[in-house]
Amino acid sequence: MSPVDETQAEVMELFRRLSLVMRRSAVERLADVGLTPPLAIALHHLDEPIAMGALAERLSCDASYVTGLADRLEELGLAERRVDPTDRRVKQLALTEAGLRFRRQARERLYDGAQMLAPLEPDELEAFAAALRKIVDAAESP
Amino acid sequence: MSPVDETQAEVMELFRRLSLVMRRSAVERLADVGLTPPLAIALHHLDEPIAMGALAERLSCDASYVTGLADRLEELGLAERRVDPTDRRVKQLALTEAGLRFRRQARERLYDGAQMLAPLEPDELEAFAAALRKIVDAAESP
DNA sequence: TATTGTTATACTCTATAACTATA
DNA sequence: TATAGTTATAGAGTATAACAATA
Repeated sequence: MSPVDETQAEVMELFRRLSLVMRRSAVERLADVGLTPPLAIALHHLDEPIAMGALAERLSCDASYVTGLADRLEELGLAERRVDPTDRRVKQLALTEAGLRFRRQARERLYDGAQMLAPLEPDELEAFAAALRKIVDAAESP
Repeated sequence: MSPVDETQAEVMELFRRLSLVMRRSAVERLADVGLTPPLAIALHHLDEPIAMGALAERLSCDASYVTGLADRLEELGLAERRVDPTDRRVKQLALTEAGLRFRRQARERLYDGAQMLAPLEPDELEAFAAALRKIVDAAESP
């Protein structure tokens, strides 16, 4: 077990705190429009019709969980399943008209926490984004 | 509703992805020693005996949740409640001997995800930490 | 037989509201 | 009456395993 550098440990704790406040902010703002964060995130990734399995991968969660998300989006009238004619096992999840109209609003609320990034100067924000990209790329590549 | 800057939105999404992989990494590593992330985090904040309410504040969660955490830490023999002699409503939660011994190990596993920060050069890590501090300070100050 | 999605289920995280004991 | 902690409970997030339909 390699020891944890002090700055790294501090970063982890800061990260945890920031996650908490961001999640709370999103939950609160989204509740106004009847969404939970995972639903808003799914909506956000629904640029184009996408197969359930592919969506699971984009969200990096299990396919069985996506079933539930799709159910709720359908109940809300925001998306619909369409059987793929070329492979009838596959279902494409697609935005409805209402979903399309709703998406921008949901996105603003989902990313409400982004205002917390305002204390950073533009160049600091860019450096922060670059660092995150570097970390996430390394973490997600096998 | 102020519009969300593109870089900010990207940061939010990167943040989400990083949270996911970090949590999974911690869950997996902590399972080996029979802890969940919140338990390990509580342990980590148990430097000194601390009143239940104060711990809730440090973890920024509800007091009723801390009751459950303390229950489990006691069951595991890692911490114990001590009635405060100066105010018998208050209970100080304190590490046991076993808890003290266990703490370092739990911390290494909790912060296992810190290895994901390794792609950053030392000065990049420092800048990243500085940006996080700035953001968190602003977000948590009233 | 392998793959896509679904069902059933279970566990963790977390908060709210009502309650008990003490102050 | 106000405060510290607890109980009961409920909802959100998420995964695993078994299953149905299709390939």
